[in-house]
Amino acid sequence: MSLKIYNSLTRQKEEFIPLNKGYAGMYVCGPTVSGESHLGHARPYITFDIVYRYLLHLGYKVRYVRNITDAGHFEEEGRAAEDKISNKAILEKLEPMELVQKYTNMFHWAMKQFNNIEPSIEPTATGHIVEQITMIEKIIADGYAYVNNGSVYFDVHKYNEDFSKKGMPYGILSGRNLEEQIETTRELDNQDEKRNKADFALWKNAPPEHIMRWKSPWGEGFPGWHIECSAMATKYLGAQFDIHGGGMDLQFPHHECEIAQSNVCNHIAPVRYWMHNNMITINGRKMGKSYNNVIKLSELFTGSHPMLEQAYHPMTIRFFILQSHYRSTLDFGNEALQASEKAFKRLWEAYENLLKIEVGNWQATDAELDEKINKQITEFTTFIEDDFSTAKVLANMFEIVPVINGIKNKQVALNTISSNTITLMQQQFKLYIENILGLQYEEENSEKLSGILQLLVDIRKQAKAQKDFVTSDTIRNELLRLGVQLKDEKDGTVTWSFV
RNA sequence: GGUCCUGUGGCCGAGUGGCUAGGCAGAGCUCUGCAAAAGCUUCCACACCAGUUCGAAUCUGGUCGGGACCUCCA
Repeated sequence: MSLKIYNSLTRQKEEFIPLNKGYAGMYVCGPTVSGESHLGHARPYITFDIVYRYLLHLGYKVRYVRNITDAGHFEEEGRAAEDKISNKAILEKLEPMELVQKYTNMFHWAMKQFNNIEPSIEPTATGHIVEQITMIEKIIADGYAYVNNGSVYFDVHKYNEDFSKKGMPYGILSGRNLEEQIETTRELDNQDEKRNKADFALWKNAPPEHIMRWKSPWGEGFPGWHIECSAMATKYLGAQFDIHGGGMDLQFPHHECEIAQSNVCNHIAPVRYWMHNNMITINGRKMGKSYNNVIKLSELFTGSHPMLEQAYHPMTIRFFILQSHYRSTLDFGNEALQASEKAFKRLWEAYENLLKIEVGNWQATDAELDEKINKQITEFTTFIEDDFSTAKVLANMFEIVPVINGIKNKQVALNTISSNTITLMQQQFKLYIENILGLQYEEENSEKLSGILQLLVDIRKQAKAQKDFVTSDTIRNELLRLGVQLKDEKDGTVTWSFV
């Protein structure tokens, strides 16, 4: 078997063959830390976490680079405006790094909640101004950029002309034709510093009130939107690297510009496999600031948003995202999230029960079922290698869940399937659920709490024995109200889980 | 307007031309003091119209609907 990845550039699934045997380089566009992350942001980071985890599982030495965009326009309610007028005290001024720190911390916190593995390198744009300036100088030297009034712009037309001949026209990734674009945007002629509408900024001259500014050969200013990714990807992954990921909405112009910049500087197409995740929608519409339909992650985790019927655990979100394919849109809804919540709980409990089965050595009495389960488990790999079809992996797991629960409740005889199959199930469920899909479930379990619960369970048991159902039901119902669900097992024991 | 994607049962979603994905919700049954949990069974589907094909949710054309990008955007 081999890993197949859908390459946005070629628009087809391709076998993943790394540039350097045994090594994989992956760059994913990270967050702009000028605000809090929302549900939509969760998708790429969870999606590429799966990619990262799977590459690691395959034994690759992976360098996963995910940037933090901390340069640009920064403002926070109330403070940005103040900043321009009042320069009296340092503390009154908006300190950009303060915001950057705040939202970076929040981002990291959210990533941890989702159980995403930290990238190998998390470079910041402000930490790589020198590299960006060097890259811009190269582009100018090669004649693909021009300086105007302290700003530098990339000459898209010249690039397109020259690189079309090399089979890499501007628009190759997003499937756009530069000529057509000009047709459609002719009316809005360029009244600014750009020679052409399609040109994009590599460096921008900072107006006096702009807080973040750096010295450059062209005067004080700040880097353009696209150059940071090219500079940092080149620095840490090389002129050409394996995988570049990001949201579909970044395909144009961001990734298109990256390709152009890197092509000019490094004389090679920067990325071998472009991966783009689709959007999370809300009522069928992309979640985004401009649509005013954003649900922030902190709101999601606490349920503090008018559109939320309840709080949702980060793992519920992760599970929700994994239940769809990353290249499909995924529609948010309370009903859908509640479904994911229950489904995940069901899967996890079955998984725990599976691990508890003690394996000996026996043959299957139901060879057909045994074979079916073996096939379904083998397919975990088939599916994940087919462009990371996590939804199908989960579907197969759910097909097996009734068998596990059946064994646990003695509704299915243990030797229905062979001991070898059970061992395989235990190994593969653990591998996929925990390592590859990155799901986890931490129970609030202290000795003290278990002791108290066990006491209640015992009292209830006594009450039941005396047919004092008022007492026993009170214990059961009140515990449920507090979020503890008691389960009367077949063999008379009582277990509990937190809901 | 241009480019592209998409339309699956109450909801979310997989779907490689033939073999009912899966989850949640609903119904019935088993178990239970009653429940819950669990198991078993079950209802509900491929926007519409034509075409290709022995056979189409899956391919082609058209109609209608939804969306993304074209400006910062995950």
